[in-house]
Amino acid sequence: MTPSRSSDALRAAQLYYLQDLTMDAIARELRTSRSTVSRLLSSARESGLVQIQIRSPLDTGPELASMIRAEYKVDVHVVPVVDTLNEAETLDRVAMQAARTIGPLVDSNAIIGVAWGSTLSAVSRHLTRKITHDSVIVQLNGAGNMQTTGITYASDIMRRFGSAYGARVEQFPVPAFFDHAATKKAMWNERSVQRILQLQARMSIAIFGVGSVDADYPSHVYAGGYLDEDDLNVLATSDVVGDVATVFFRADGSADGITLNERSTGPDLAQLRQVRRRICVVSGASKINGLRGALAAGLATDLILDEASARRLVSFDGAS
Amino acid sequence: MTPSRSSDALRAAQLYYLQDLTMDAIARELRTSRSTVSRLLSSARESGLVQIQIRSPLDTGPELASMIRAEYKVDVHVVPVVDTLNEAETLDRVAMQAARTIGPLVDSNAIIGVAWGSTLSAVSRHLTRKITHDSVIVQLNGAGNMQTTGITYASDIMRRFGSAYGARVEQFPVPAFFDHAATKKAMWNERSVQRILQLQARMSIAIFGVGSVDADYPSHVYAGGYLDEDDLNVLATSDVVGDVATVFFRADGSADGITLNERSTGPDLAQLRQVRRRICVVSGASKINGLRGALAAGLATDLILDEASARRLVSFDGAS
DNA sequence: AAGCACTATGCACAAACGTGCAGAACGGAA
DNA sequence: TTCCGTTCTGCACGTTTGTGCATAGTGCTT
Repeated sequence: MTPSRSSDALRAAQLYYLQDLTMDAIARELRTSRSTVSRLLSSARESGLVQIQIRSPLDTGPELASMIRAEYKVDVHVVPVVDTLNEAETLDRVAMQAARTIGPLVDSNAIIGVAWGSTLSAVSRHLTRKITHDSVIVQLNGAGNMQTTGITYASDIMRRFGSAYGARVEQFPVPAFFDHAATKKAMWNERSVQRILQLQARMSIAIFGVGSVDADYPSHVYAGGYLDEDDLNVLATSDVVGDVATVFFRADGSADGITLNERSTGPDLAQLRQVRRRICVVSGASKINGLRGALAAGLATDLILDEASARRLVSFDGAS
Repeated sequence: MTPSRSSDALRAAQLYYLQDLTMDAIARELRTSRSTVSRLLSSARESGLVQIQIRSPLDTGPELASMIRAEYKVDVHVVPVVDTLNEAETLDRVAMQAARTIGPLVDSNAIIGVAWGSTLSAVSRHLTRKITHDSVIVQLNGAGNMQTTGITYASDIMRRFGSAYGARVEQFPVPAFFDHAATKKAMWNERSVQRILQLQARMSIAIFGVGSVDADYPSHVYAGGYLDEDDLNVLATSDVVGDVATVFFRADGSADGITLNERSTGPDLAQLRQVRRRICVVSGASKINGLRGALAAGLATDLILDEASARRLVSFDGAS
């Protein structure tokens, strides 16, 4: 983009959003055509020059949101969706709103931890650009599995975050689960791994979805070849309800004694809770049990979820 | 506004600004007409539910802005205006942009000091609503003069600020200048005055214009019957260049020994400099000398001014 | 219950806006 | 310089949005 083009965009944005001129008037002022102004403005929006955000009145909001807020002590954003939408469309809507809600929270010098999965993938596709300096995107958990290194899928997500915020991307090149806890211990002492772990320890924002063991169609983790028969059996017969970044927990939010976690590569729950801003994105009512566990564990400070899930979350018999 | 209407507005705003639906689609979703949605959205914007802000890239911005930023160490917002506009139209544009720039800075529990004058009056007319709690608007300096109590003019400004931000308004019912410094001393010990002074001491934001002694058509202070012949003569023969909230200063920003200030009711410069955020709004190139003085005195952390003034500010021979 | 004042709604029209397309302008490479 | 590929621009069209006006709804008074 030529030097004067972006300054034209700034000028147009000021005139349009701050002074309420029409594009026509702006065109005359910039000696160009109205269509160019239209394009300048959309580039100003896309590049994050113009930030539009919605501050829902925290107290007086729709009851659904305030009930969740009161019960779970999280900052909740209920995404309105019509019930005629299917799962995929809902996810898309939730992801779009999540992406735009996250935008304003990202700042310079941020260290942003990002998990991976279908939810995060959808979110990453809708991020709006925002110029920041010296920000880092760090992968929360490994993505390799028995069939593939899982690199492309997870790294696409990371890359999109990185380019939206002009941030350095730090991948975590380990499998999602080690076969042996001992290998993990060993690797965790490697300096290359240590670098990532130390970044994770300094995260200012973490963004993740949840997996739910009993989801109608299960998440990547449960179906993607990351776990073998035995592991899945253990999960099924234990009282694990879900996971965040491949770290498992029970309905009450506890995780002690879940052996699988000793082989998992995500940050343990205590560490995750250290992060100042922890954004959980959920779409699809079938994740409700996993979500309940995550909330019980206090994993999220911000929750973005679709309306249907929000409704089930507050209904007491939602545990079906 | 009925309870469900504002929640409809929130919903519409989310669908429109965060999910990119058309108003038509939103209308179907809310089972209402498209025109109602249009109106819901504009009420959402007006009520501050939707916040649009422009983050000008601090480093790479147009040189004009960055030169001022570098030279005077203030956060500067140059308001683009066509040069065919007259003073009044320019003021209006600057005021509109100032009002919208200030909006996002106002927060709950803020104590906002507001001066008065034609600039502030214009700004007050363009404020966008924003819901805050327990904010206070406090008047920076008295407004009475020899002819009138000056109450209505200044208090209209205050009232508009108050209602835009849902804030309590604290007027300062004293003349702009006392006739005798001794009277001021006495009044300053009154408890009613003390209350205001203590609020001022705790200000988190101050908003003011500048007066310039040599302005083409002089500000309220110099023309409105606030000062008598003698005072004006003293000003003319001294090296005073301008004032902020009826407190005068010289080109180098100094104010010591200016006797008029002992009778003036505005906060002294040292006190003003204590305020975290000090927003100076300037429209009209003839205020340039006053502005230079104010900047030399370090009175502003944020400067909003029109393009022509910005240009004169950086040109070395602007002192004409 | 009727009357009244005020607000909200939908319609219809005009204004404002986004975008595919064809041509112009630009920036190398030969 | 000419050529070619790429990007930018303005036009024209269809879509989307704002708004005056007549009507319907709502709440308060008598």
